[in-house]
Amino acid sequence: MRGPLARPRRLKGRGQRPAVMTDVAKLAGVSHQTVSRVLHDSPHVRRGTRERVLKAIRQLDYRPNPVAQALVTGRSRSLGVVSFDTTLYGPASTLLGIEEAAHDRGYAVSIASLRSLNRESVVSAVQRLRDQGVDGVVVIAPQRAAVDALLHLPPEVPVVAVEAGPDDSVPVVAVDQHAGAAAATRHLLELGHRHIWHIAGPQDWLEAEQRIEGWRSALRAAGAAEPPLLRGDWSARSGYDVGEHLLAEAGVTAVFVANDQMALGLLRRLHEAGRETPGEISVVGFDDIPEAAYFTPPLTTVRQDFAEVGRRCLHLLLGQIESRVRSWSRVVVAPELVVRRSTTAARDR
Amino acid sequence: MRGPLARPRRLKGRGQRPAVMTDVAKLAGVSHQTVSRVLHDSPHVRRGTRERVLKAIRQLDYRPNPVAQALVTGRSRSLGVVSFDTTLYGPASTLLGIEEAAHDRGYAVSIASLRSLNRESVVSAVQRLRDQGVDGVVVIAPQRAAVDALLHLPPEVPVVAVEAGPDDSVPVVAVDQHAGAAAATRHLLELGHRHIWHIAGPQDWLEAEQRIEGWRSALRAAGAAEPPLLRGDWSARSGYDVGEHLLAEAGVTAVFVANDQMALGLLRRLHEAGRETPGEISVVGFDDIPEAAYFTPPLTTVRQDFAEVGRRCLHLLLGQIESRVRSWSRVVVAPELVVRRSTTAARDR
DNA sequence: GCCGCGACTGTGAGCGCTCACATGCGGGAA
DNA sequence: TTCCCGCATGTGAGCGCTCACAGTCGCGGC
Repeated sequence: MRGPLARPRRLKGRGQRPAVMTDVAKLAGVSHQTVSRVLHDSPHVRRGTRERVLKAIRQLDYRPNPVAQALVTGRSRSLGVVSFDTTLYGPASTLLGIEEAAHDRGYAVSIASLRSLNRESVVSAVQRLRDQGVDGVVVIAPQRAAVDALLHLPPEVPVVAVEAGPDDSVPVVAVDQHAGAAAATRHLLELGHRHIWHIAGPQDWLEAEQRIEGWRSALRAAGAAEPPLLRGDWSARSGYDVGEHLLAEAGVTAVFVANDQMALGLLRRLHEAGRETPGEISVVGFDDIPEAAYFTPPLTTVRQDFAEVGRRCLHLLLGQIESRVRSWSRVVVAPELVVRRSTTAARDR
Repeated sequence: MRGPLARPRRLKGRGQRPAVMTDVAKLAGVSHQTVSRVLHDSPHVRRGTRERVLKAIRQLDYRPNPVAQALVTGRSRSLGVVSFDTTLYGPASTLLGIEEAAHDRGYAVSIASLRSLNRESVVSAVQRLRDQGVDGVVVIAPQRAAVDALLHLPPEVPVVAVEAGPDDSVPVVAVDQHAGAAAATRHLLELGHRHIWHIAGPQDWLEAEQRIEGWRSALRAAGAAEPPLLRGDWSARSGYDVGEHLLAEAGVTAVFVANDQMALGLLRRLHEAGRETPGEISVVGFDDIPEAAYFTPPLTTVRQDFAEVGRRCLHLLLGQIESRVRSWSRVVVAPELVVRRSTTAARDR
């Protein structure tokens, strides 16, 4: 009975409103609760009953209404991702990794892109996602400015930071930049190079700083000298420009560049100057963007497993959501040195 | 009164469950309905009442529960975006454009990335988003394989295709590839070049085909001869490889390349062969990726306004959602030729 | 002085589901 | 036979909101 307040049901498609749980129950001759039990694989349903219900579900093309489920359970099974510039390879890949992992775990992913990088915009993006009803949030914002925004978040929102976060209070998943940079540097040292130069990324990027540290510590461990630090801004252009300095230096045989784009710029500059790569100068990049294998020469670089980062994020986030506590942790994903043709043994000199 | 069935409320944060509408009502001394009216800017609320309610809202930090709203209205104010490879510049930018436009209109955006491109995967991605409760879906999948999947979608789901779709039944928003390609070709013709070569993208991409058509029609309109068509696969590598063919041809002075990456590859090949750009050969790209301005030489290319595409998509989609009808239309966004230094007037020969 | 009407506010049902609990039924132990 | 217990199923409340409708109040017109 629908009572005097019954309002005409919204018509959908060809006047067929989608089936709801009670429709299925009626057709299968059971209660709505039994339908729910079948849907949730409860063991307390007789096989025959289960089959009748499943048949009715198929017959009516019934799909549980996620909104109603969310209302009653208080869980929307959706996650938010706040990201800075999804046009860049790193963030885009991480987003992809998160999305795939979330999909496998039955979670939806909502995005909120940041137009500018400051505390307020990060906080408000997270708030926006919260207001949409997400169960938790992943923040991909590897810059200092964004990091401290995370400290200003209400403590009850489950959150995970990618690549960088405050040193406590917010769980972080990151590729081990330090290890990656050290491996790249060691690779060059092992090839017999004495002076390993480094072209770093911008100062406000934590990844840039960590790669510098990795490079330094490998150098120290080998007792090698530390050439002056060079800075780029991640762009190919800046790699090209910095190459200018390098050409002016005598005896440069090996350069570790903080990302593949800058390495590309450097490669071009060297080529234009008639310096052979790797013959005269070996170059190592970082990221392993898809094009890296097609550079001339194919670039030796450090691969980051973004899919793994996504999976780890999800694991941490779901843990928080389920336990309702935000416990700090730092999960590190190992990078992998991919040796291609831009590096070779130092010539005897 | 909560009755014998009262279950302990989930505790949140510091034991404070978030305020709900009746909490606000109680504090303001009004009914929940009045609170709702204030929230929706109903005119029939006395100023004093409105202010008391607003104060209570602030005091309790009340935020309407979007899930409950969605349940009763049947609208979730969320949209889905199905995309192929968000790691590519085009799709990533379009996604960004859609997200920003959606944000401005108060909609959330959920993503579903395609791992493979075929009819089933597109259909199931759309279904997945629907099952999450989105109000409508945008499909960014500019390949033939994906396009016909759209025809197999239930007719009641509001959907918009980006770049390419069936010729009817599904609304499409696209950059005018034909016009962009024609403009690029005309630019070269106007510089006095006689033979304008074209390096196209892969056959199954509709954008590639449309750019070919634009190139052809500009050639025809000018009464210019049509050199043999060359094919790449969008990668810099393929541009480099195709450059090989071009070098073998005599009298090549102008090339229109179907995207910037391939143009980059071509530029390098030409440089390696000692052919000056633009001195001997002018090159035009397509897309205007951020790096294009930093190529050597800076690349003349065709810019696509992805933010505008996103806005148009949203407009079309919201129209469908509100009117409940899927009426076909094709919205075209004009591209813009960006002249930089990779093109110059033909030398007299 | 009464009616009517507009402005404002309240009441309760119901969206589609899950949760806690009640109930019915059959079989083995007492 | 009686009782109890556990399996299978049903019942009804309630999640937080919006919608339709039902008041209530004050004021102008007859």
